[in-house]
Amino acid sequence: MRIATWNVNSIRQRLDHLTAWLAERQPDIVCLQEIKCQDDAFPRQAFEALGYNLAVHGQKTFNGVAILSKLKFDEVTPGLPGDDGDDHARFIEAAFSTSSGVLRVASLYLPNGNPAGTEKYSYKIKWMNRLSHYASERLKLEEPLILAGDYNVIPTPADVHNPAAWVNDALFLPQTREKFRALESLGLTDAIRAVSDDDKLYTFWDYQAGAFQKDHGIRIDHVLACPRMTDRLQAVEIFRKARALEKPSDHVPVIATFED
DNA sequence: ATGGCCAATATGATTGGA
Repeated sequence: MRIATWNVNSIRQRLDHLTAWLAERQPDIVCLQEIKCQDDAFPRQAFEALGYNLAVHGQKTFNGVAILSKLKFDEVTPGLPGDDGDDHARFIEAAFSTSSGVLRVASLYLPNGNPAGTEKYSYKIKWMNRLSHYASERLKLEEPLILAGDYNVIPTPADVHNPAAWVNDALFLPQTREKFRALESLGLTDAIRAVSDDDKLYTFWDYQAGAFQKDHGIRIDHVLACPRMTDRLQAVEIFRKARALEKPSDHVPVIATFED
């Protein structure tokens, strides 16, 4: 079972890159973020032609998440619980029947939160608290659970090229990192850190200032796994090459492979 | 040379991203 995440920064701009990558890598489940279109504008046929089922939670202009799956969806639930007034499309959960029982996978796009000290940052922190509450409820079920997406969190100094330049950034503030550790404390494992202690495992490079060429990246796209899925984790790959394509997303895909 | 980009929108300036 291979589960991927990719912030594509517009599904319509990235359609060719995404379909070529899917055809080559054939992940079973793909969590997408920043699709930046409404549900009816999502290019469904391109993915159905590759054998994927779709669950889309879109929004005009900004945000938007989706899940592609070779497995049939048993249930699809858009929206993160905990705030009925939150109209950002940043979360979608799907449930699947597998040989090892019900598997739940969520695609999430956690708020950026910049600039710090504004309502944008308080929204981020509230969103992280809601995510923790959701995760704790799901973990109580003791069923396979994967939370994958763009967390907009740099977990440690090893996950950024120049930590000093990020100390006041919403992605790296102590409170942000503390909330991320709170998720881990619930029993979720940052999959790549279960298989590697390397630095420079970046998943995002800014479009500006030649950041990719200088490898000025950050690691903010994460696959979090429950204990049972962590036991089955075999490998995690970051597809750095995707950032070198023509008209790339500023994020690259990550695939976690789990024993069937 | 210490700044350099990108996507969506009734669109050519603004907003958001990170």
